[in-house]
Amino acid sequence: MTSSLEAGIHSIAELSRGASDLLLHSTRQKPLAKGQVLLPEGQVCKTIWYVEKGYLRTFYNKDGKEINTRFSFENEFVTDLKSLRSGAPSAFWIQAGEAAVVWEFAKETLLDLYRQSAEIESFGRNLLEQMLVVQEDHANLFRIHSPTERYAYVARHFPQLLQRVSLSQLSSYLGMARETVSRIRKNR
Amino acid sequence: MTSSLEAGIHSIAELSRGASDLLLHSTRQKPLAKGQVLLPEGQVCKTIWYVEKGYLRTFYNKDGKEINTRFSFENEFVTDLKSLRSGAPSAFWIQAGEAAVVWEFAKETLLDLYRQSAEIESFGRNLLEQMLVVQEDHANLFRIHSPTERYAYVARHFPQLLQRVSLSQLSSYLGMARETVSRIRKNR
DNA sequence: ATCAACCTGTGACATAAATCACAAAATGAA
DNA sequence: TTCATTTTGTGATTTATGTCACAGGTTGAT
Repeated sequence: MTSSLEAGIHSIAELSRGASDLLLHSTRQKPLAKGQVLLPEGQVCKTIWYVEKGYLRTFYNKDGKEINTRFSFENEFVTDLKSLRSGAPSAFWIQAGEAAVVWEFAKETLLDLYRQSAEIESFGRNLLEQMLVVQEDHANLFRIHSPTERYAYVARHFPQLLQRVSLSQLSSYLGMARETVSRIRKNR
Repeated sequence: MTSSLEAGIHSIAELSRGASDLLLHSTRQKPLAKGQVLLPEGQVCKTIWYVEKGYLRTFYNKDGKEINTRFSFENEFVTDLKSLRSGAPSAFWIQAGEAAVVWEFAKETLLDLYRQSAEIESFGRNLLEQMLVVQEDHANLFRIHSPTERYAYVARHFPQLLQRVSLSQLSSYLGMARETVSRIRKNR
């Protein structure tokens, strides 16, 4: 029972045995083939996923091109918070970038648990705060740095991203042309 | 008692009279002179502010230049969430951009209230979610749009920003040179 | 093993925005 | 009102990055 998920939950908030069990029993594991879609654009997001293995790719379509906004690797939680919260159709796709295993948390189930357990509501709050910080960092990545600096930043702070994600996919994530990434990579 | 603050709180979450009063009594009003600093870089952020009048400017120092990351106008909540949450020194300054009136919520007081009232914890969660969405939108502004497009986006969605914030301050917010903003402005 | 489909590297060229320099306009203090 | 200070506008020039075009490489299916 010392699962990756349990560790992931405890990295967000300290929970009592009881609260922890409530959460663990509200979720189920789901294996994913590479390319399998968890959330298509236009669908209302009703789930939070925890990545146990592989990675998920979040992207949207701009003029027919896929723009990646996030890669979620092992032990990360991911959702489309805006859609989840507002009930509006999602502007994003979420898809497995590799063969993957995720745990699914249904929004409605979580809301029920919040009502049952203050501890779990506190967990929910911590999870959101953490997502906020991740997002803030990523916003600043674009605000602060030029394309070349962004590559260096990611190489320094998220090296596995460069190893597991293809150059083309990376380029839209970094907000620059494929060719520019290729040239930056050459000069190192 | 139908204060701006009360309306601001209710725009985040529906609260019972009791919970609402608890929150309202945990805060105090603070008038600010133009330029007055609420949070200096390096200090741990322990407060969430609600802007009743005027606006607050959030910025950091990059190589001696001030880079604005946010302008918070009437009826908005603002803090440095990363510092608030982690207790790490803030990388940002928060300062009054005009003569202003704010309401201060001390972190410790809020945490006490969370323990006392599930409703207020729920309010806290909603507030964070809303901050997350605002941040996500702003991240996308940089990811999706070129400098020229960013100006157009802000003109369309946050017109008061162009009216109340000086061109120089705006330029760092939009991530472009002062001269570029001036030229864009000419061509409209 | 072969072949098609996709991914990556690289040159030539175009272009938006940055930088530099300075003039004009606006603001604010005495 | 006047003068100093700050902000904004604008031309000339430079530079980073994008776009286009195409040649190798890689990968995966049959």
